[in-house]
Amino acid sequence: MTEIEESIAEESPDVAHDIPDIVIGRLPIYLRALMRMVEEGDKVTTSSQELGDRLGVSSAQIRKDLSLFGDFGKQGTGYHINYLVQQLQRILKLDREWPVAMVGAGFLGHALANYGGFKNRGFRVAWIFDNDPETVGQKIGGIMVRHVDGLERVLRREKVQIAMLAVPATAAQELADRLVASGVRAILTYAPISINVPEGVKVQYSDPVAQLQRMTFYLDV
Amino acid sequence: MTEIEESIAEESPDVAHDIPDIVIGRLPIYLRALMRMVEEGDKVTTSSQELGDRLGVSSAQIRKDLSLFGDFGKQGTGYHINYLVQQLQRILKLDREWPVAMVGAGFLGHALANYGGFKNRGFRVAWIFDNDPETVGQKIGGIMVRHVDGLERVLRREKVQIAMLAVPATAAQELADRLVASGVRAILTYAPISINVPEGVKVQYSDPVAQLQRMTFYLDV
DNA sequence: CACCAATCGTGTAACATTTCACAATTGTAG
DNA sequence: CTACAATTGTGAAATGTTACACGATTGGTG
Ligand SMILES: NC(=O)c1ccc[n+]([C@@H]2O[C@H](COP(=O)([O-])OP(=O)(O)OC[C@H]3O[C@@H](n4cnc5c(N)ncnc54)[C@H](O)[C@@H]3O)[C@@H](O)[C@H]2O)c1
Ligand SMILES: NC(=O)c1ccc[n+]([C@@H]2O[C@H](COP(=O)([O-])OP(=O)(O)OC[C@H]3O[C@@H](n4cnc5c(N)ncnc54)[C@H](O)[C@@H]3O)[C@@H](O)[C@H]2O)c1
Repeated sequence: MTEIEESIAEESPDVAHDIPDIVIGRLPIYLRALMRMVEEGDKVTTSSQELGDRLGVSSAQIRKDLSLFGDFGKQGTGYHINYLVQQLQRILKLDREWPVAMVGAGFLGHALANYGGFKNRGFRVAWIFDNDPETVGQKIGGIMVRHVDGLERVLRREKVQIAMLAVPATAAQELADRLVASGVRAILTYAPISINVPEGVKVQYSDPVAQLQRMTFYLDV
Repeated sequence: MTEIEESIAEESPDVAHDIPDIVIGRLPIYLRALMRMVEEGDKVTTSSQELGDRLGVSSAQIRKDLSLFGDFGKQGTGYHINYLVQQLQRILKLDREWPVAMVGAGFLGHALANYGGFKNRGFRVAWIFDNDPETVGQKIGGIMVRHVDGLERVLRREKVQIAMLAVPATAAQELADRLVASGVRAILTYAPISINVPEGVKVQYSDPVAQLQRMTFYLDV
């Protein structure tokens, strides 16, 4: 009975946090497709079947995933698109705008800082840091590039929780450490190297070469 | 007995293709870490334990993954780094240089075309296509941007199997169709939209926003 | 040359995820 | 008001993945 108590013990106010991470990873994909449906504007509801066909996943998977968070659909009708978008945004905590810090203002940093795709999807690049004297002081996408020396001070003051890392591989671990020490809890890194972070900090990787390498296995000759 | 014959029927000359895709996805990560060890140059061998510690995966997982392809290690000693790099490159068909076509020469296309990280990891951006008259004819990273009208002709002639797609979401599906029709079998796309391709064509997605959205779930407040 | 620490490869058990399949519900058309 | 087609949510079965744990082998040390 002690065991039962323990297993009940830790859960968030909203929904239990024993949701498989693999499910969480699919929700943004569902959300992306649903928002596109909203844009298309040609219908009010959709079904797990229709959504699954678009995304290449089974309708059962979509229903099961969503059912972990609540009963969002209606038998015979399906899901109300706007309502489901809202619910997914709430679940993923996207019903607000997260300020993001960008470290590294090279080629990639420039492209990302100018990228219009963050808006309306829950994020805003709010600070950019670099250590190159030539780059510091410039404006990119309307944001002044600050010297990386001030990183800790700014991030701690502003309580920044999310950062993107676009520095050379050699600098990535050190900067990840500094980000974590400054309170960052989620890092999206583009450096082609695995970084180590303490428990409780999330890391996502974006390495186009690794992604290509994952596909060549299946090619002939 | 017919069933047994059938199950034996399809396998590649080298290694059976019933390797889980999730394993294939980890091999580039192993390879990346091993190549870094080569660069560091401070040792000749490594162990599944050491590699696992670096990457945050269990040593057993690494051993099991590798054992699907052969016996590459030696008890008591571990794995010879250079040899394992070679074997992974062979398995992933990276013991050659794959020419890659890039479609879309905007902000992101520029960053990617100038990116030095493809070299030595098995790829070379060899063609760039765009439909903007201002952009066509320019050189990016030493490569002339061609008009997208010539895409089919060039890709078919050169037997290009891999492409990167960096065009607006609205154009992505149409261009994916054209790539597939031109013989491309592997697509890395940056457009924030799911694309549909026929059986046998691999797609990898890179959507930084989706990656960030996958992490906010775990943040507080 | 005997011992030992290090380490692999792997069968099996444990755990995780997906698929199946169906009762229940809904809205619509006759 | 009834019949029916569409569709959900979900328990159970099937499938897939990871972790455990150990025999076997290696190279080094005394
Ligand atoms: N360019 C691409 O298309 C691309 C694609 C995928 C991954 N990447 C990776 O992303 C990272 C950045 O790529 P890039 O092409 O923008 O490189 P880049 O050299 O153009 O930019 C790197 C930037 O980081 C800055 N920097 C270096 N050390 C720093 C430090 N200690 N503190 C703060 N800033 C520092 C540099 O001043 C520079 O502005 C690299 O790891 C690269 O491998 C790049
Ligand atoms: N910029 C970023 O950091 C970033 C990051 C992630 C994803 N993305 C995505 O990558 C894609 C490209 O982003 P971008 O910032 O480079 O946009 P961009 O507008 O700068 O570039 C798009 C390019 O595609 C070309 N194009 C448009 N239609 C075309 C067609 N039919 N045929 C050939 N070329 C065509 C345009 O001429 C332009 O050069 C977008 O889908 C964007 O959402 C961009």
